Amino acid sequence: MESTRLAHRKIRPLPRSFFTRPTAEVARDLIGCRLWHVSPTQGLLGGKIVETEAYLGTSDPASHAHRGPTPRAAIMSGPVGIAYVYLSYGVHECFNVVAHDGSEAGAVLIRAIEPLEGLSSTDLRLCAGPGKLTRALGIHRNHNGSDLLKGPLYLERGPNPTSLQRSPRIGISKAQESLLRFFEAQSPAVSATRVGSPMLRGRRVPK
DNA sequence: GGTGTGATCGTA
DNA sequence: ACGATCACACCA
Repeated sequence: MESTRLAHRKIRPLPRSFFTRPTAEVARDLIGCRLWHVSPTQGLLGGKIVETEAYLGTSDPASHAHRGPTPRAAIMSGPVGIAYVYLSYGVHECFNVVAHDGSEAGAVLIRAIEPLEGLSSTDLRLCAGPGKLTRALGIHRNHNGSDLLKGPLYLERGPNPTSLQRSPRIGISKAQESLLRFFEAQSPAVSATRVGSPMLRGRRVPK
């Protein structure tokens, strides 16, 4: 089968040095790269990255690393090229890669991919959103801490994006001045219009 | 098109 | 008590 042949292709992971740079640069350069999961049960699953966000260190109020190296966020100030997977809203797993220049903490959230291998190319919407792509690829918080140079999750360089754009990040209530979201404007997988629920803007209604 | 809300749980 | 979310209801 097609996917079987591709599963034996040699994946060449991005080198450690790719992630040893300012987090926003890494977020920008990850657009167009491939995210692979060599799944023990599903085989090779992967897609082209079309949307990312950079989260920085203590200077970034929206970052988990904002309050220093808490048990959860400590991974963001550790070695780069490591997966940081956390549970959001008690429901969704979100996949990040640790990336910083060594002087501070940082990670890049992958927000959308276009299906390439092992995924239905007709169901673009299943990969459009940080909680949805992890479900599609079988990424779980068990993968937290795994090395993206050793697998089973990998990042690999792809063709350069055709139309790279940047914008404020989505779904956060602070630090809206920064343009730390990167996306390929042509891609139908990018979440274009929906920019967060009122719940996230502090308008929660008491019961 | 836009706006409002519930589900659900680890973290601080 | 919150969310780096999503789906669906409702109103226009």
